[in-house]
Amino acid sequence: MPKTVAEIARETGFSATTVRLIANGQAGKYRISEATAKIVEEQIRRYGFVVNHAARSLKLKRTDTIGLVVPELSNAFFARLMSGLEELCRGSGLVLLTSSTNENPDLEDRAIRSLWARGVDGLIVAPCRTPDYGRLFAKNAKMPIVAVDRAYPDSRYPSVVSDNVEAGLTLTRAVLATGAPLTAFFCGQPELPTIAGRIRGFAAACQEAGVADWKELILRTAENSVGAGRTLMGQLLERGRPPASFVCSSLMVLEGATQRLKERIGRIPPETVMGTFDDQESLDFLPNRVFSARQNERELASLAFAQLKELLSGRISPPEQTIVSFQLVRRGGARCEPAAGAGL
Amino acid sequence: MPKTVAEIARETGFSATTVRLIANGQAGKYRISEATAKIVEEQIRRYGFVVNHAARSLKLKRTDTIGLVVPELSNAFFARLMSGLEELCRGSGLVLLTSSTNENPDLEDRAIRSLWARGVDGLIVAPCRTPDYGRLFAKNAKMPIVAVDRAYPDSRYPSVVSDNVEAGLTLTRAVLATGAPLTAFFCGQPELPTIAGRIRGFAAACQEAGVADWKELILRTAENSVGAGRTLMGQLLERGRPPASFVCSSLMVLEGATQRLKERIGRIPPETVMGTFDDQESLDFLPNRVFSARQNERELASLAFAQLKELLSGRISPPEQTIVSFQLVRRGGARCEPAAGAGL
DNA sequence: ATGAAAGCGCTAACAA
DNA sequence: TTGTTAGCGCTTTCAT
Repeated sequence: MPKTVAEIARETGFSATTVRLIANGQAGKYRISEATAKIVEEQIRRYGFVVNHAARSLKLKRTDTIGLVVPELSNAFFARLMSGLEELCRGSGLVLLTSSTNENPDLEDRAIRSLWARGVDGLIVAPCRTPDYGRLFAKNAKMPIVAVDRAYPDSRYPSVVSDNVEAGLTLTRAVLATGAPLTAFFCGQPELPTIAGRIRGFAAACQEAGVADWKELILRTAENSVGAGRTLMGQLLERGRPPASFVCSSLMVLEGATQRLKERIGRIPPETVMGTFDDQESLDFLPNRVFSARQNERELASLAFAQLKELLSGRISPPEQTIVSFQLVRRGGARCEPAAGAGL
Repeated sequence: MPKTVAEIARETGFSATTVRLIANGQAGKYRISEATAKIVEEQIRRYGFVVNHAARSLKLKRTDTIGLVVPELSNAFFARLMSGLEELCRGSGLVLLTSSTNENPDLEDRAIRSLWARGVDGLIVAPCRTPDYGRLFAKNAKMPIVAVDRAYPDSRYPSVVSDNVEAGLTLTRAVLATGAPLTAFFCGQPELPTIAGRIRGFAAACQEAGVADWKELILRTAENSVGAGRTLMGQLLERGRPPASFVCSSLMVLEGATQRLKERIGRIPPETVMGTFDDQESLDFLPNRVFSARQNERELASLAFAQLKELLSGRISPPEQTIVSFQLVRRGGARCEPAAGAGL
């Protein structure tokens, strides 16, 4: 069964170039005669033909492949991001190689090296620390890289991130507007740029509402996990009564916080108002008033992808930060209102 | 900056063969002299060296790459499965190419063709219909394939799946054991082998408990989605009062079902007992007694990976079905008990 | 213990 | 309009 252009060429009696031109759909462009094209196309249709990507890459020094590096694939946010990127790649004839780093800088380095060694044409990375990957590549290699989700202050790569400050502001405002006294902001991994932004937004909303003690409201813990949420709620409960309202830096933290509430006081008081980053249908399980800030993963994916294609195309674009807005969602409540999203 | 073996060879004065042997760590095996090895290794350490995978693949007709094809990457189950596989690949020097099909057979075919054209050495697929991919490849190509999650009855590929029947049985038993009258089993995509298995388990548990009308309890809908859950709960509520207990074929269906309950009767009655497939921390948001059946994605990943490596190694292994047990988890409740998982 | 050379399948520059 | 050719960087076989 013919597979290579050489074989098809031999069988049709034409040369490899002619066959290749036709196979790649450039017959018109190079004015291959109708008759020739017909013969070759028929042969291809009957026996099939797939370009050998390895050979192609070897020649072109390009793999039509891009790499995605994320901290945690089983995190819904990154899964959706990847899903979006995968679709975009498919539309452009690219394939996506994905690695996860488990928030570990060493693993991140290794993943990036490995992807580089595999010859990916470019990289989209959600870095777990200020990214600086130059040393990972050969000296004069220049790998197009765009950062997503996390814009570290002095990063040298263009980045595409959500508007965490604005989201923190809007979310906190919504919680404050219920009139319930604000009791705490539970933060996991406060050193991440995303979380730092959310904290700034929280602070701004508090100041604007005249919440004097907002600094004391922020409880931090190194990890972002369910356990972290439990710990933080535990700390709060030791200081006094259950919170009238609180905000969480992530869904996992909220899950932990509510678990602890149940353990300590037997239930989640239904009048407690909650705010959280990361939206999920299951927030509707709660009878409480819940506000959640939902990121637009599709938008992040397409902007990051566009940015990378820009770099790939060779046009030099200066490190640039692109910002995508969140959506505020109202969840929970005694009855479900149609998820009323208000763009920011 | 030297990168290719040829360059290093030229710079050290040795031949490409010698350099390659040393670079690949086969110096001892081929008794390269200590001195030579030292010189070459030093050169490599200083200037770095990465094999060119494209060239290597071209020569070896092997890419050290495997493909994963799943219906939906943003589904937590598949995201975790992928995460596990990615880690296993990393440990074996492979890379994983992932595509999603959106439950669309055409996209599935395209994804598989594309992965094949990219030269993946093998494929792990969660098929969206009885898989038969022979026609997608060149006539005499033989692509190692293992199916995961979904074992279609007359599939010709080895498969690794969860024990859906047993899980349906155990989950339904747990719900029945609470004493609450069982009102419905909401099923999305009942034609999937996974769901069919869950239904069989449900039926068995009902029969063993003397539930005579179990056939009428099963409400089906083509889709597996939040909307499907809403529809099904809507149907049930039209027939009568809110359910004392019900089981859902997936988390999304449960989410939809509870949403509809809230809309119709203003709240989720806390005494309702629920059973669901797919476990998630957020089930603890519910004050209800909730049982969930959790799949072991890591186990599925490692068994599928092992099976594929078996095929890759050339040993012929007959189509075989490997079964992984679920874990029954107790969630929700007035207070959170330590997630008491009972293996099946 | 080390080297030379062929060839994997493709592309691009040039030739006819 | 079509054909010829030279590599891309690696592995492998055979020579030395």
